[in-house]
Amino acid sequence: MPSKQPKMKDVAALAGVSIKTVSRVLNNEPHVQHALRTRVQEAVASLGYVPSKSARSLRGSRSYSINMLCHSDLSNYVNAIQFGAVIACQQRGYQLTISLMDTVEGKSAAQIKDELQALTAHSIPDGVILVAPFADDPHVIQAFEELSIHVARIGPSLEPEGHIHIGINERKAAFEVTSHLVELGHKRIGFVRGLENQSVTEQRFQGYKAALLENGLQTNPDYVCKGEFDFRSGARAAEKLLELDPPLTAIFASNDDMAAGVMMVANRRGVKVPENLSIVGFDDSEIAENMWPTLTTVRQPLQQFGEVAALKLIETVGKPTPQMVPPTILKHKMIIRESTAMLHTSGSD
Amino acid sequence: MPSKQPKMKDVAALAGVSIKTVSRVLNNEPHVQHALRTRVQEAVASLGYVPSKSARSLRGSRSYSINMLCHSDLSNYVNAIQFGAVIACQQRGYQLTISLMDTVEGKSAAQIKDELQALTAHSIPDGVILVAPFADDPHVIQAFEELSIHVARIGPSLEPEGHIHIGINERKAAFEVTSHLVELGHKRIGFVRGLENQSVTEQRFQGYKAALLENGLQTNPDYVCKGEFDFRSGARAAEKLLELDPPLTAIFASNDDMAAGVMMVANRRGVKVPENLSIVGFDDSEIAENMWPTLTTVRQPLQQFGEVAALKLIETVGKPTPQMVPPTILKHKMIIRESTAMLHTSGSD
DNA sequence: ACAATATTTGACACCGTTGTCAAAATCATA
DNA sequence: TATGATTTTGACAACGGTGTCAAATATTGT
Repeated sequence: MPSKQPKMKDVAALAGVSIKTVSRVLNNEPHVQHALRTRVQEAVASLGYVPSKSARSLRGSRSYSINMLCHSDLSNYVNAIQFGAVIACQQRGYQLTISLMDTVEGKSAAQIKDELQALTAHSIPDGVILVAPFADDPHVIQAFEELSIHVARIGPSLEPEGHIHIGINERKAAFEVTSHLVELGHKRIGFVRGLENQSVTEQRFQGYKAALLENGLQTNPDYVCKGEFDFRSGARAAEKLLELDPPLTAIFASNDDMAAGVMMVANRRGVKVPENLSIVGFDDSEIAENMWPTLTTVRQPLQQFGEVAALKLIETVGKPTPQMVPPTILKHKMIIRESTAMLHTSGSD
Repeated sequence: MPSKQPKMKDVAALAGVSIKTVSRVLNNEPHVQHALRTRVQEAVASLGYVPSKSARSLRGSRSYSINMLCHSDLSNYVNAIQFGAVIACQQRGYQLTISLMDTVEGKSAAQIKDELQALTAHSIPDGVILVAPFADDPHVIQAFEELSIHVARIGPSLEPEGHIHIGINERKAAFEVTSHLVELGHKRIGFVRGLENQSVTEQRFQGYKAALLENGLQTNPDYVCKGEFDFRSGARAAEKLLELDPPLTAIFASNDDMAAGVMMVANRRGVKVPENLSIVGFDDSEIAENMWPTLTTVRQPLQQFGEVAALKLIETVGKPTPQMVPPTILKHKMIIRESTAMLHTSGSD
């Protein structure tokens, strides 16, 4: 016979106080004597009482839920962020909900707003986590602003903006990993770009260019290929890049999935990695260790992105429209594995 | 100036009916004249009214949310199911929430129940979707039963059970893919098992054994390796299996990730796939196409699993404790790609 | 045409919390 | 000690819907 879910009433009765006092204790409100507070907390614990989210959000101004807006492309990038977000939410008594939206391409600002409103109307979240490809979409951000729903954007930016945003210094990370290749003696270094609607694409490219420039190397447009952040486009890019003559000695693919594509093509063509070709990726997703040779890459603290995003949103609940706020820049880390090696100084290169 | 969220009151006023009538229309209750029903629906549409989840679930008996219980191991298996679940939920005006629980190993039934109760107490979902590794855990299932929360289990079973469950005929699928290898002339076929706490592991193994038996082949214990459903364990298994003499000509890894590990080791050892070794996986996850050669495998309708699970749960809301119900068996499909080929009849094998 | 019945509709209480506000208790000051 | 200021506490309404039940209306049978 399972005992019924206790209500606030029951806690109040047990502690010998009014319902409202229990509410005060639960919400960490001031104006409660220390002794009473303790008594209430004991009662709560002994009954295993948990307040009802529905009642709270109906009456109060918060919903105790954070929403993560996802695109239909599943990826372990998003997956890892979501994981961090759930953890943070769970710790704070929040719920993480998932919503899906098709790509925004070709939709008007009004249309986007309507869609997002419909998605959130029945249960307005206390905040929304935006990841690629929405994190860079001004319409989406603006829509939530108009709906006065707080937003945490996961994506690159070093400037203060009107909402929470979290990322790493993409440009610097790309700079470092490119420099690593240069230090290994590489001079003809290819680059595979990502999706053009995501600002990381340009940022990583800037880092690549800057590192070359710094070392007195030219950026050769022939060395740069488009890509779409997936395995296939990485493979396609490699097909082109490995045709070049004189041959490239290294390729920087701007994420791991594409790097895996490059690696596959290299293997298939008999180009030895890392002896004849060094490859680096970006993200340090699971796949980086699950290929052979294992992939040198840049680790992004994806899970932490999700955690911080959720936490900051929860902290901001009830606060007025967010002012200009500096981005939270987390630490990245270059992970050197087997796919990069010192260039064979074969001849006069 | 954004117009306020309309309330039921507003709809009622516009349609010239009572609040209760609006409620009736919204919940598809009987006893509303057709004319009125239409008028209300028009009013709802014109105001863009969406009922509040909090209010509904506070007063009513459903929460309009489905929870998916996940383990901390991210995988695209779970990811794909989640995707399907979100779609189904979104269509029906439901929310999908995500919860995380550590592994249940070594926890008592009571402890598990407490944890799950704490997880769901503040917002009791109308149903929970259980995937590996919880889908096969009797304690978890029992806990939800005691909490009278409906459960949809995604995992293999051909027998009626006391809750919704969805899967493919794992044994048959494994049988088919093994038979495919046999038809290609293979006789020495290795097998890599999965995690032992998931019942698919045994089911797939049974299918493998049955196919061998059917074709008059012996199951050789030396050909069978343990595995953990991840790349690394697949690689480890391959290291052992490829040592055998006479050498195996085919390996069936019981999921794609492990197959990828096998493939990597084969590549590294210079064993040509499929010329000298055929490899098959299971799942048809993204990685199956992202390796070289591409992987022959069995496609599971993962997204559909999620969709069906969510839908069935939503349909069952309010119904009494679920009776014995037959499993929903969805269609699998063998996907033949490049990693399998006719055995070279080199000599007298 | 009228009673008996079935159908449609609405008034109102209620779900479990939080916000408002006034009462009670405590403290500081004269 | 009386008075005012301050802190602590609780009574009560309210959030936005749904469930109950009785009233109003339509339908049927005689």
